[in-house]
Amino acid sequence: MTIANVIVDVPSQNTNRPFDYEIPEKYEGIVQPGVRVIVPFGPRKIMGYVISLAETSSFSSVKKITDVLDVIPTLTEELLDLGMWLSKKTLSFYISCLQVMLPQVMKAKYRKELWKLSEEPLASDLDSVFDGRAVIDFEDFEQSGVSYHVLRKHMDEGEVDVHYEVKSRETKKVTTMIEPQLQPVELEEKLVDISSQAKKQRVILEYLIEHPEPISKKQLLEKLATTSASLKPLIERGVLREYKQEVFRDPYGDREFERTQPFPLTSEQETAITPILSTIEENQHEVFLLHGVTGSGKTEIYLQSIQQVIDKGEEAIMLVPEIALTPQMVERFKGRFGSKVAVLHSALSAGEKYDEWRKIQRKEVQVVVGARSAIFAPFTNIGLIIIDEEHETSYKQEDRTRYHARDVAVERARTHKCPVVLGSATPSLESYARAVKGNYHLLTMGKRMNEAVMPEVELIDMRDELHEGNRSMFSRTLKEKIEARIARGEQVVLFLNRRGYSTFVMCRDCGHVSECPHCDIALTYHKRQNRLKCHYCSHEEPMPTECPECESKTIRYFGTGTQKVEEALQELIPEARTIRMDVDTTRRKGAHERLLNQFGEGKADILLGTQMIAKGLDFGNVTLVGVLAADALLNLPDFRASEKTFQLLTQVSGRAGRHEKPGEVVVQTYTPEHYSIELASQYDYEQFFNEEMKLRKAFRYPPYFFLTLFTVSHPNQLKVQEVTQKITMFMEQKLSDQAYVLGPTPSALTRINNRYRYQCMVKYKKEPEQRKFVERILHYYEDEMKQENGLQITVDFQPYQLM
DNA sequence: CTTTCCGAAGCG
DNA sequence: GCTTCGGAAAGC
Repeated sequence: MTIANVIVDVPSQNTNRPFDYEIPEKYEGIVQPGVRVIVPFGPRKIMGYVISLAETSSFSSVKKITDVLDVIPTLTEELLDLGMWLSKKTLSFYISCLQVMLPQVMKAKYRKELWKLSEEPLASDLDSVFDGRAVIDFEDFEQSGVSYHVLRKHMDEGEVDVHYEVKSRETKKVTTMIEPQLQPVELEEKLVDISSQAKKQRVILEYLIEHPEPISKKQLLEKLATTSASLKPLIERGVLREYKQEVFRDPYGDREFERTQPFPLTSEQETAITPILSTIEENQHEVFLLHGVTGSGKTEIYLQSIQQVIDKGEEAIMLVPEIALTPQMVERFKGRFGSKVAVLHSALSAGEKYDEWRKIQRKEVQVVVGARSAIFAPFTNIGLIIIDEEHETSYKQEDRTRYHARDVAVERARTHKCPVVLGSATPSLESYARAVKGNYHLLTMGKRMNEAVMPEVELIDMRDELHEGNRSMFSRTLKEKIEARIARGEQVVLFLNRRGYSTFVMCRDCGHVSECPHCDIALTYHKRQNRLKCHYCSHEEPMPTECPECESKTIRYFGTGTQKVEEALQELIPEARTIRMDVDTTRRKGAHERLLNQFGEGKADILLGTQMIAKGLDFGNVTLVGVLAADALLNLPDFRASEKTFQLLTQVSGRAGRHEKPGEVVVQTYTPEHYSIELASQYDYEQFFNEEMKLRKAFRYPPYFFLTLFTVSHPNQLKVQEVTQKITMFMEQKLSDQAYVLGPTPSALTRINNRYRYQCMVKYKKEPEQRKFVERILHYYEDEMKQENGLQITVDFQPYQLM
């Protein structure tokens, strides 16, 4: 008897271990590690992952596997191990770690139904709930008000039964195909039989004699301008055959990509790529940090390294931040590697994501380009992992399984004995510090390609503007420069850092600010619907016409949103044509691409946007970049604020003067003397690194210290304080005196959805037993956390989001 | 004595 | 996570 050890789809402490099941004879050989199965679990049926096989079980009785979902294992042995590693690293349940590696649609859906077994009407109110149907949703019963007691009686009588269904959400797209059943010569003979009235049938046959290969029904009918009515008799007479075939949704299927050839490398690129290529060749594990200024040609290095991996018959993973996964980027990869590339990002539909994933699984592609979760691509022979813009915070997952894609990349590369390339113009302090220490191999590219120089940056002190009576959000310099570009037919990119700024509503008379009744945060004004919304819960309300406090009519919205900037711009420079890019204008599928194309075609003078325009744009005609409020980020309660500001300013400046025409950057700020703004304007990463490291050391932050962040939440503020206090004291007592335990402190967002939030932060250098203590805390509060609306404690090792 | 409620145990 | 079990409290 063979036994399968199964991890069941139940994320809880008690089930965070394998359960044994017997493999029925008919599934022998098919059930192997990584295969998804359906198993009985108590009275239910649920999905599970086979993680290993065994000869025997130590349990006296085991149940049989009900069903097998895969022929090819969904998870490779490597990914099963990686899941275990992840589970230990993040203190998450093993099942959650396995699920996080797969496309959403592969998660099971469960349904509970009530089946009526007898033909006779039931002698109770339950009969009317069935209303003639044989199967109803269990929910229908629960809402009907019929008591469980009655249900029980019917079940004991054998008249009804509760049924559990496990449904897969995977949908395979199928298309109807048409194919001749006969040889072309025989088809010619059939032509004679066709009545002279059936002209369309004749056309179809003639076409298929010319093209005897299978064709999709839809295409055939479109091509010959006919309907299935004329196809039907041919199929009925056995001349043609109709069948269903699975098709892969290809999000880029209808697009042609111009194939590109490798560019000759500059000597600087040559120096950088050589060690990467040799580690690929020698199957060595090493982490490279590729520090290259914007426009130095990092992408070409990626492309040529990947080419080497493909030539060797191995596979490559390339991660890009979600926001940088622009059509331009995809185009470069598709252009070089054609159909060898799968693309995974959030703009794809669930079905498209699943199909791209299956292309990887079926070994139809050798390269995957994708956002964070693409690091789990089910390749078996990885030769290279690249993380572009490695400093981006979107590589850190901030909920449930809190992993950092960089750590996963290094772990996978270690098992596959291959290099990792971390690329950035502004590396994270963590990575650069490791490179300086020699843990990572530093590669530097300081020059832009084509002899282009970085654009000149001019800092404008907005305080001076204010003193001189300019109260608008545009400095005089910026206004003049924009006008000059428009006159010359050149283009402008305006960047507004919306984070830290939002449009809130305030009464001018009494200063009352509209706040969310469930969260301690000001409501944001949405002009389109003329409503106020909370960004942390679903609360919304109409825009008040008078102040709820003092009934004054002078209640107005304040702050700077892209919409407001657009209006102000309209007023200031009426002749400017503006395209606005923000969450509102890019929500619809493909809107992002369409707006960029319009701008690229010169249909507007100004591209105004948030974060999303900071990356990847490459338009030759852009000669001016304006940053409206450079310090917006600096005021956030986040020790990385300076780092983020420096990175963003550098990033944005890189958008100007990428080709022949020289570029210029205007940065408006209230704190031009701040080192991150000043050094960004001089493109001096090294100096910034040194300055920032001093502060990190003084305040005991990464990369000098590691962080662990506990966030406790509960509807009762006293309870939260008390629990956080206890956790703080416990950690203080258990950890060495080299660790600093801070707390309890109210979180920056003290109340979300009527739950108070407090935190405790641990700064440490080396605490090998820390995880054990954290586990003990979580175990201690296990019961209180199970209750609905009960205590919630999250632990984030190496947090990025401190709010 | 019966019904309902609730927390805890167990799921192979 | 969901179900069932069993004891305790509430209802008749």
